[in-house]
Amino acid sequence: MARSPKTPPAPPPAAPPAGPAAPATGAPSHGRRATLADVARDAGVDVSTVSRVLNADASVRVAEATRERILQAARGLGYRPNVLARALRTARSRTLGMVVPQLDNPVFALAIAGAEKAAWSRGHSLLIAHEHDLPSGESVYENLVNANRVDGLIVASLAPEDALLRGLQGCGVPFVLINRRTQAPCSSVTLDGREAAAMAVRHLVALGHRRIAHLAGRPQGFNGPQRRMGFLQALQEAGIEPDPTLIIPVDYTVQGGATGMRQLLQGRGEPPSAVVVATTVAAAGALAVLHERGLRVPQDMSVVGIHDLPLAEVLHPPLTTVRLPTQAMGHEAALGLIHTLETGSPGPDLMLPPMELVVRRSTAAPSSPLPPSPPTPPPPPGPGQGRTRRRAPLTKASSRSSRS
Amino acid sequence: MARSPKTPPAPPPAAPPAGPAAPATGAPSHGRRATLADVARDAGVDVSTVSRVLNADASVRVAEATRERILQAARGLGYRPNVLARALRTARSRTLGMVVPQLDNPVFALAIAGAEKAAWSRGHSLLIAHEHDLPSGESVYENLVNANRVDGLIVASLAPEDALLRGLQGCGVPFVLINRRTQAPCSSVTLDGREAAAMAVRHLVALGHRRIAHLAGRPQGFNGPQRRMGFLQALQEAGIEPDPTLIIPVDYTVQGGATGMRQLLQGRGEPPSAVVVATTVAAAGALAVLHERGLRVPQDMSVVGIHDLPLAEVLHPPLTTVRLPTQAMGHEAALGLIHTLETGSPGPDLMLPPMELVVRRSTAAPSSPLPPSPPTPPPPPGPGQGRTRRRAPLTKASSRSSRS
DNA sequence: GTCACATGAACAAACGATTGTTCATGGTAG
DNA sequence: CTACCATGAACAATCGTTTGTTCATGTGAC
Repeated sequence: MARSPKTPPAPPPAAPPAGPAAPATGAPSHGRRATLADVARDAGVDVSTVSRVLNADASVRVAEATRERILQAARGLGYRPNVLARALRTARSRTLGMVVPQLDNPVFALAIAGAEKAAWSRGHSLLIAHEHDLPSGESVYENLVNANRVDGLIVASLAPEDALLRGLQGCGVPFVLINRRTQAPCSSVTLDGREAAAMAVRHLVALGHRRIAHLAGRPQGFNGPQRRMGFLQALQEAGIEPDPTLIIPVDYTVQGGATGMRQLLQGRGEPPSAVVVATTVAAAGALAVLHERGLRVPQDMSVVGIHDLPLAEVLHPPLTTVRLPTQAMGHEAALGLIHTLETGSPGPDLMLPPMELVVRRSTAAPSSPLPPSPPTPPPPPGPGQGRTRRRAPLTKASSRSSRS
Repeated sequence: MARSPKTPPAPPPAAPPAGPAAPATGAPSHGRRATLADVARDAGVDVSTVSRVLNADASVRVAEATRERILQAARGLGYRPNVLARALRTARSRTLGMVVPQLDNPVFALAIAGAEKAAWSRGHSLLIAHEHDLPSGESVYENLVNANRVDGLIVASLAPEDALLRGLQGCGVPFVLINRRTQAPCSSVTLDGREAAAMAVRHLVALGHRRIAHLAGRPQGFNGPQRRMGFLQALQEAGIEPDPTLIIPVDYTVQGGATGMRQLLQGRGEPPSAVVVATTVAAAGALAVLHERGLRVPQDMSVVGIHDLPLAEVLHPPLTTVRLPTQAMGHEAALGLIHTLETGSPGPDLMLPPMELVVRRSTAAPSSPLPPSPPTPPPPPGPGQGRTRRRAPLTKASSRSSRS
């Protein structure tokens, strides 16, 4: 089958658009980028045909020879579609917006890393913004969406639920909340803090602890109450009566953890032999106070943190933690959102279980009243205590690079 | 002055495009977003006029009444320009691409935060990607640029210089390197690690230390040698003969710091009384080894880290550090890049000085051989030792939130 | 020898903006 | 009274795609 009779593929006019001829490397690094029209000219066909061939449009019939010519021309010119033009035409940018309250928080950094990976793997990009008010008075969400930049949103926000949902729904694009669930039904991907706290307690109970305290999160948030529930539930499973004076709400900060621990230590009554701290960062503050007071960890008090951040292993002593799939949270949110965009199906509603209990050096059997670990009312065999693994200090695998 | 005689602003045809009439709130959250054409129709003028008015195009004359009508119509419709269309037409996306080797590294997280802020403040967005190879075999840079997504790049990369520069130059857009300088002249924004290391040494010398070690960065990188130079220079200023066996190259990781410290401790000869560690993360590893060996900090060894990360204050003891303007690095890179894009002027070439020495609890006068701090050869008064400030442990201001 | 039809590819209209150019108008100068 | 000009706004092309429609061609059936 010969070439199209219409426009025999004349030698490209003079020289490729601008500058010296494209280097033989294939990608013409110079001058204008090649467009569909360039490919069409080189292949001697219409742009529409090129478009259909390159997009493997099934609904079109094209002669094998023509297809070949087009593919070759595209390769030769190093053609890359202009996503802007495509997005304009199709009204889909293949870009996800991700909004977080703080960029330098390791939890969100990990979630971003996960989402970024998922997005790229599905041919999408991720536009990142941190939650702040714009001079115009509109929210970051609205700005992202109104400017036609993003097809959907992944949102981590600390804003009050009603305002947040109203704002997001007003945007008119699908969205997935992460790290938080709402009263109203709404797509979300969260971490199972209930189970995480329960795993921490079960670990301590297995070591023989009976007086276990909890530095809990904000009562008005999502994760705080969740973890508190798990704490109480595991205590109950073990037949231990919870002591309300041992549950102290703290901020998720170093300072918060420190304040909480001070409060705990000055409480009257028998001091706890172990404590479950709602976050690793707060646990760092708690540890600092314990050192200040000359108390030894784990001999005088065992400490477990929730969220296994790199921080955990450089604390003194290295902190036993429950590892949560933070990166997977971002990953799942992005995959789910893309799925929604492609199929119109409702967004994901996931609560990811803890990955494992990472035993380091901050937990041990209580030293004083109880014998090492003989059958106090043995914890019900039921849910078990999840996967557990003991870590050598400073192993290669667990260290985290931080070039600078 | 009456309205244009041509098309008297007839009542909008039937109803605004789709759905129930736009709610009185101003922003029609329903149906199609308003376009220039919608505004033009409502105002009874041509789209080109609307465009010029809304963009405050100086080269055009428009009657005051018309301008008013247009602005009102735009407000009434909640018009927001479609950035995709604008980018396509103007060939400028007002978007910066930022590429980092790791998203979950606090140094890069801070740089991103700074760049994000700067970009938004100048009406640009930031598209973030981490450095990884695409299935197509092209680099992330090329992908970002070729798809016409970004006008310029901010790049933090560990790749070899020649390949990196070749790749970037091939992209054909302006770029700024951060956290690294190159042999070849090239726009960059870096941190002055030389001065930072020198400040650390001066602090130790002022405390009376004479045998000072250095856990240095990779000899083949940029920051490692830089900091090593500063270390040697400050030693020389103080009239101290450097001991090569006290300079040990380490990885910028917890593990690296630990290994380096072990090596340092098993060295023959008089042990150092203080050490300057090239990064805070490596310092964390070094501290852990000191604990392991039963050495006390700062009594047996003073430790200073470079880069003041949140991590520094939760270490045991809280780590004295030199604070570097990491966030400013991202900020300056973005501002500089935007300036380049707008004016065509060459990109920034900045080396940002350290902000301050943050004295915490990991440094003190040497306990054994020397008297507390009386005039050993006093450090030359010259450059001084920079701003210095002593931190109370766990102050509110210095704690870092980590909600989760 | 037509007619219908499948095939392969061109035509053309969007998408929503920007921007160079043209055109009608009314006032003023000659 | 005509010519000219400044003014104010419309016209129209364009950016690079996608996608619905139309068109030319050659083949097979009748």
